[in-house]
Amino acid sequence: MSAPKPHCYSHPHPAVTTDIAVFTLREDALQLLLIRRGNPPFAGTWALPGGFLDIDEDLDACAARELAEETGVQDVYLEQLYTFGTVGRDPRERVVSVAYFALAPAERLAVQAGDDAADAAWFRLDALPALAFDHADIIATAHRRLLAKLDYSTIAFQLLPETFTLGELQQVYETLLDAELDKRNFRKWALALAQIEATGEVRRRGSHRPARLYRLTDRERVTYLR
Amino acid sequence: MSAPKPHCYSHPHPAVTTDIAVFTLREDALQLLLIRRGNPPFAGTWALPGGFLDIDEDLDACAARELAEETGVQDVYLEQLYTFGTVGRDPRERVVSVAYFALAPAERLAVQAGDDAADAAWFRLDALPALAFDHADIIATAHRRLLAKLDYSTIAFQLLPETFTLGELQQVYETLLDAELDKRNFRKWALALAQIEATGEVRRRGSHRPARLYRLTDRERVTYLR
DNA sequence: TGCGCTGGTGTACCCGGTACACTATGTTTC
DNA sequence: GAAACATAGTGTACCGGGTACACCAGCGCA
Repeated sequence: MSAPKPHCYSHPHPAVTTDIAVFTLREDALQLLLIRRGNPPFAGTWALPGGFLDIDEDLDACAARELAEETGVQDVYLEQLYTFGTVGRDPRERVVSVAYFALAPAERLAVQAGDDAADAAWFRLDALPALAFDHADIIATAHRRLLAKLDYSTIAFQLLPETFTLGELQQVYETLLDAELDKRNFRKWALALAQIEATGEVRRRGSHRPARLYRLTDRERVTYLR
Repeated sequence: MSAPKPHCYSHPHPAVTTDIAVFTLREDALQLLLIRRGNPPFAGTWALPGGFLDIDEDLDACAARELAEETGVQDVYLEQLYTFGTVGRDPRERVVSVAYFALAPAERLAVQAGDDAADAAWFRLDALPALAFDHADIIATAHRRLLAKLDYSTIAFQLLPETFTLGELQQVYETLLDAELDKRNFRKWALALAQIEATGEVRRRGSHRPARLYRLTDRERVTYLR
């Protein structure tokens, strides 16, 4: 590796990073993907995956790349969340972080630590470890956004695999809202959305009546309700 | 002024700016504050007010400062919008811009060009001039956000002075939504919000019955409905 | 065959949103 | 001072979406 040559500017530039809050549902709980930092600052502390923006890379691409490099996670629903830039949020230098949040069904997520990450693991949102930087703030903001979007978008479908049963869909909402929902009302609502259609297949699992499978009509799109 | 000394980093850093989309209501129309750029690139072209983040300055402070420096506008409702960072959006160097949007009653806005701005002026949103950089995208995003927030927040009150009549409030909504609203239904809705209270004063203006004045109960706060 | 488990279905009520028209009270004019 | 004018201010009926609520269906297994 050649010696790094310095990059100079007439006025000081902050560093720009992206950080990604990836949510999934595992073990009937909302969980978040964290990495254990391998390098200072906060070496050994859990943190959101993320890292420095390449100079010729778009923000969205940076988020996707850092997520893949550090955790092995790819092809998830990724959406810009908010930009955190408080002076002093990184002890090394001025860092402005463009935060993203991501959703994916647990099935699609083959997590493996890579790169700067000493480890990568899932944590229940209600049992997070101590976090590096201002990542607790970022996570709180991401969680708030996720809950708000439940109301007026089909974002929750991103937590399910391609085909799913109405029971599974209801479980997603119940877990996210931390509330029990009436089965009949939920099914009426879900079918009235006109966002899902029966595949014609059924899933038999366990000693009971098989469940019809559904898929999104508008594949892989988050649409806005009302 | 001493010769600028260079600031050097081991890897290239993008520049970070803020850009601010300030909306107000003037002449019964939604208007946007633009400056005419005094320097290249895009010298002479209209653009959003904004500029480079100081290295020891928070993002919100940067937005407020740049707005005041370039247009004289202060003490407005300011909210982070979205971060635009596409490669090539600025021909000089890589620039990541944290966009804000702002709202204020026309009365409070004494606009005067300053600094890098050759001129500052209001434009109707439906008659914008050609714009520098990707500022047309930023404005479209800001406008979308503003309309979306009408539904579920009291953000529109930021376009009114401290006291106002229900007729004025209705005009705000009618202008923003570009639709006529039923007076009785609107008043029922507005009063049921429990966000405003009568001051006890009236305003007499024109040859007709005077209108009761109202103010926000929760002074200067944007609250979320539902 | 009967028990356990999840899948699947309909009806009544309530409340918020909407459609809709007239009276009240001030100023101006003749 | 009477009439014209302009905006302020008010109530009721209907509709639709959201909510509460209980039973039968079909599969596996003991």
